[in-house]
Amino acid sequence: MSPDRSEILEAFKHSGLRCTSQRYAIFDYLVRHPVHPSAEQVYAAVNRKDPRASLATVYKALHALAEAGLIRELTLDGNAIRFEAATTRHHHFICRACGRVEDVDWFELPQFSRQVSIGARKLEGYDLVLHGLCESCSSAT
Amino acid sequence: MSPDRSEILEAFKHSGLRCTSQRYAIFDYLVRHPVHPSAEQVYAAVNRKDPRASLATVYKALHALAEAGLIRELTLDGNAIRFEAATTRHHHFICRACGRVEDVDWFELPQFSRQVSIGARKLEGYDLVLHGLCESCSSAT
DNA sequence: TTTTGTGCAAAAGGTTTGCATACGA
DNA sequence: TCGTATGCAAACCTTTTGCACAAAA
Repeated sequence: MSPDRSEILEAFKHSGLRCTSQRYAIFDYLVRHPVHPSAEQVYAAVNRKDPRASLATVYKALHALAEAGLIRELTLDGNAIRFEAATTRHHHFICRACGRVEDVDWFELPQFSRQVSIGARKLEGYDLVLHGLCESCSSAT
Repeated sequence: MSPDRSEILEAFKHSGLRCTSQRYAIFDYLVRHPVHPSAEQVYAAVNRKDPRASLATVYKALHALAEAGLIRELTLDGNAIRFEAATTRHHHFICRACGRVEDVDWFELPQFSRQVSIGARKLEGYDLVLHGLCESCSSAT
């Protein structure tokens, strides 16, 4: 499931990204923890062990990784941007009570074959965000 | 198309919202300008004529209107929250080059009848955000 | 008159930036 | 060694908050 060290190094090299210990730690954390953390949460997690990374470095590294396509940025609510390793595609569900983000199995939106629905624009992708109550918040009524 | 003054007043009353001149001006602006403005843009627009509203009031009014269901908040990117009058449902397209937001005709996501795709969660709604290049950015290559 | 909204200014997040230093290739 | 990443601190931008005053019902 999770890539091992050499696979991660390969991914960095393939992206033309210089592999620093901070970037490695940040990417490794995201790969092993699919919890859609904010930058602040990545910062806290990485600093629980070495190598440490300053908050500014975390932001810069996250941008570099996103630009290289190794991770994705998620803007699911008005709060902080969240991040996830760029694994298989999926949709996202966000709980309005606890804020938890969960992955939802991927499915295509069939209407996208009809270009008519998007006119002369050039469509590159889409994000589907589901809202509601997660299982535990739903039963905790 | 756009509601007239008495309809707006009716909407406020129906929502149990006290109708102040600032809130009226803000809502009226959103109804007549479907450009998905940020709070700052609403502030600038409202202050081009009377009655004026401070930025803090704009934020408070926008929240009140959103809570009442008269407007919707859109979190389409990592920048500012955008707002729109709660008219007919539609999806949103955001141009990665110029940031312009456009409405896309509504269509249902058929998979939602299968509860299996969202498990035991309680689904309340969803937002679909399309990414790409708008018509003018697309042709300006 | 009572209740709620407004405006101001200050503060609180989240994120970015500039620059000297440290590190990877 | 050379070029790029890091760390720090300060700045920036968006949004929220507290409180005295003003306006709506």
